[in-house]
Amino acid sequence: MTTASATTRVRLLEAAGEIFASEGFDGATVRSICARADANVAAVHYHFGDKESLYREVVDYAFAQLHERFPRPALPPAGGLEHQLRSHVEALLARLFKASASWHGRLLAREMANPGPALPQVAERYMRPQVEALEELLGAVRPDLDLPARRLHALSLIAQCVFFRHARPVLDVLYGPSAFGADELPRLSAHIVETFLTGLAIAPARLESP
Amino acid sequence: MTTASATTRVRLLEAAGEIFASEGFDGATVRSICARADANVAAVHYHFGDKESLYREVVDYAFAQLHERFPRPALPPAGGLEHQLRSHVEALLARLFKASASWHGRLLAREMANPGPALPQVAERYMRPQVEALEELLGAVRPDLDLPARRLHALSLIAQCVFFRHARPVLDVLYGPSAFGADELPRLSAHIVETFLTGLAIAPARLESP
Amino acid sequence: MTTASATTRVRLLEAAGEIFASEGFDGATVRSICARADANVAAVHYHFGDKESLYREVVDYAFAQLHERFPRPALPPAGGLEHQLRSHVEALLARLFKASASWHGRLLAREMANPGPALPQVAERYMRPQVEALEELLGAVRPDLDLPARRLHALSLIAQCVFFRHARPVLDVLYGPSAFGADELPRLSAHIVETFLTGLAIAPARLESP
Amino acid sequence: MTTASATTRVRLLEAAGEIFASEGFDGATVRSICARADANVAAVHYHFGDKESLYREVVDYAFAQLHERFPRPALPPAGGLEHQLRSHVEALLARLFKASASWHGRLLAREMANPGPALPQVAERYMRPQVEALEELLGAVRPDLDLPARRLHALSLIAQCVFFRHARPVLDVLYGPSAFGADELPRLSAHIVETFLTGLAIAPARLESP
DNA sequence: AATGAATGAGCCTTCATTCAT
DNA sequence: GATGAATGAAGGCTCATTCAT
Repeated sequence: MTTASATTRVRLLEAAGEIFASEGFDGATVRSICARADANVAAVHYHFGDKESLYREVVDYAFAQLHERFPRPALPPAGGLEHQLRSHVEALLARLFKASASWHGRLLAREMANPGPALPQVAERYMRPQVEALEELLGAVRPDLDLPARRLHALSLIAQCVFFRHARPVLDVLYGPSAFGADELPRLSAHIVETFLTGLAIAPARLESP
Repeated sequence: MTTASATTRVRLLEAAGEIFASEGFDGATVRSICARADANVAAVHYHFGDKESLYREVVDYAFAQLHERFPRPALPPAGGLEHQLRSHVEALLARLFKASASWHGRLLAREMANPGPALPQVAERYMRPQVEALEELLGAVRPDLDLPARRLHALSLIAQCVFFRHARPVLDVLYGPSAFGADELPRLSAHIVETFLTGLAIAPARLESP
Repeated sequence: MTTASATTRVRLLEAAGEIFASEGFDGATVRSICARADANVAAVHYHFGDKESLYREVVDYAFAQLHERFPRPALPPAGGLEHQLRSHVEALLARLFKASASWHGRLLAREMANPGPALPQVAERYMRPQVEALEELLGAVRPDLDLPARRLHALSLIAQCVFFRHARPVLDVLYGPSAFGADELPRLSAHIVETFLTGLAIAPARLESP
Repeated sequence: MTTASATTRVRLLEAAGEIFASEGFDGATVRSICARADANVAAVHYHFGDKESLYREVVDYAFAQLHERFPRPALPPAGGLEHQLRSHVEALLARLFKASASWHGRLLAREMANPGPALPQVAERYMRPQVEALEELLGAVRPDLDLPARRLHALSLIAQCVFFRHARPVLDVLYGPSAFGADELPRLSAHIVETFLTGLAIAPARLESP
């Protein structure tokens, strides 16, 4: 694989990523991808075999890029478990919103919402690490909870983060684009974390929106 | 409108509903819809104008069917606000799971996850009533919360219910199809409600999975 | 044939006339004709059999209406043959332009330019009377010319009148819409008649555009 | 552009030319064109984009072929202006008849009679040069005429040539196919030229058909 | 390693027509 | 006498794919 071919390959992956992310698998056309990559129509067949293989490779590529660009923050060991949990949740939400600024995040979000050929990859490489990291943290905070209970809590937490990100089209229609946009991220983050910790009986109940 | 014509129209709506739900708007073809409805290709144009109009009418039809088959349960006025809230959440989750057994629910879920031509309909007729009902209930339970806070709580609640339903493809991959299936619904329901109420400082914290 | 059916028939003929005249045979659709006539889609089949039969009947109808609305002017016997010829030519040109204000004239013009199923009718009922009337007049003016020569002259005359009417789209592109429009009709008329008469050695040559 | 591809493109142009000429723009189908060109249905889209672009390119192609096959005759400078005018007219008429033996001429004629997407091309590239050449010649023969007068005479002349060619379907119906066919071309030519010159007061009036 | 040309299947839509009432 | 529903054929166009170079 010479440098020249690798370059074309990467250009195709980048172009396909952006188009798949914005148009979906069906909506994207091989021609538009090749045009954006400044490559021949036959280049996709040549480098990837067919459209679906290209898609799978794009998803792989998206992971690599995503982990490189948005590395999971190294939690400071200090600060206590509660603080670590809080940081983790905030980081999760922040990543979810920021990542969608690039096509990498948008593509994975689309794949998760609309199961396609790359679903297993997304589940294993995107979801499972998230859940397991939270499970572990919860285990340290509340050692009395067994694994199924911890898993439920972890998923509930992810559920809220994911929802406020994925349901934005609907929320925009209902409450306008600025109600739950990226600017409101701190407020969302605080709401989710506080309620969660209270629900776990970690943090004391307190009146919100003081 | 004779009985025969009404039948063809309804056959088309039913067929289109199932195919749109499983294939999506782009994936569905007018031909396959007509074939399933045992009607001519031109029938869609005759009855609905074009594919997109058909889609919008199918969404409308899905609402009508859904409300008819899964009417919102009349809450018993007795039992206290906390009990009402609990019932409401359980009903929401139950409806979400049961409705998705038919294409009606799957279609709305797909439209919500992947915004299409009928997004405004779904937002206004499906989401908003849910949120407002919960907002109202929360207002009775916790009158100290202002509207934005109540709205956040309502959305968080919906988020979890929606997530356990919509993310099932991913969860199936990760934990097997029986882990968070319909059989586990009571467990899910209890988890969500209890944590929620605790988080709201309504119910006392208690150890789960005893 | 009751009054009611006759009315529908006539409404169909009028509607079809206008649409055929502006859209052509292929461009016109049975549906649009029936819509304009405020009749059912099947009405064409019911009253005329099929689209082509309707077209032929519309052409017939156009003749009847045209002769009724634009009767050939009764030439004053007085004034001398030259004057009669001059009047005849002016009337021919005027009719050609004025008739095209209604769909009747436009339809016949279209049929003549673009031979269709009704060509024989147009030839026999529209063209032949024109030619023969001119042949007769020329025979009176120039008895020395035999029939083939008179026919050529008659056709040359008609040629010019027809051209300035039918080639208007092209002339509009070349010289603007006002150069050879209806307002310029007197100038056109004078030009054609004078040159023609001079060419026949009837009128003396003279300098134009004095 | 390999030889093979050029061949397919040209085969499409030729096939489209013949079918457009005989069926018109609406009447022609992409499928029939491709079938005649022995090419795939998608070939039209690949080479020309869509049906209308193909049509425009066919018109361009028709001009090129027409100028190549029927070049405007180089007039002998000798012989006097009257002779030049006479030659020019004869050549115009001859070209009009001969060109229409192939589809190239028929296509342009159809576009002129029935304005379509290529009308501006036809007007500018086909009509205007004809008119201007005649205007120039007339200016030399009759310097006393101003431009509007010369233009009218030029158009009258063209009108007759065009008429005897375009109205042939009607003339065939009225007087049989041999009356004004290609064999009668010399007679037509003589008639038009003589009458025209007499009408311009250039040639002396004389008795025709002696 | 890479490409421009060409393909065949399929899509949505439109139309004139016919059927049952 | 007249209609709304339904039909089958076809049309233009798009797409992922493959072939020959």
